[in-house]
Amino acid sequence: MLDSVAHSSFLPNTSFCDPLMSWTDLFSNEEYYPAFDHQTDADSNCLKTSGIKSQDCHSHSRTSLQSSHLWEFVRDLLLSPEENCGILEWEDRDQGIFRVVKSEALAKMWGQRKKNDRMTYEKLSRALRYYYKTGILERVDRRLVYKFGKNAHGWQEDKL
DNA sequence: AGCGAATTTCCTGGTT
DNA sequence: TAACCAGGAAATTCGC
Repeated sequence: MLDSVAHSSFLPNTSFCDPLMSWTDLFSNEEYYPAFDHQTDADSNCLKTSGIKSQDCHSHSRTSLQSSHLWEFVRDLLLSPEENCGILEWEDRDQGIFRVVKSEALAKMWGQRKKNDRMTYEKLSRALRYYYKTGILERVDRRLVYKFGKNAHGWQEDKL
């Protein structure tokens, strides 16, 4: 269960989900999520220079939030300030500690990824808590704060 | 068709 | 009080 990152290795253009399609491309594809109310926080206005400076706008190839697993989705969002919209924020980049700034928006985004409009942060966080026992995440006793564990990979700055 | 992993859903109870 | 956190239990989804 650690090999799920068979990323953009070799995937013919015949797949329904183009692995190289960026999240924004996927999103602008509207027909994907018709019932999307545009009233909550960070929805589609991801153009608002998103608080983040131009610092680490490293356009790494991990632009596609196609990860099948929740933790990878979170990781990739954390690594993509362009798509992040300030939903997630690093607390300690080196230690892999991060905070969910906009819980509702995160749940909505995850719901979009899974095509589930009933997703909520309550349910998403339950899934995150299951990661504690597998070492994907480690517990941090601060509200909305999590930390990548020994079995999480691909989040470290010097390994990008 | 059957299984297992990864959630998803629901819930009770405690905390901030 | 609202928003979180802890986990147990059970249902669901999906790939193999």
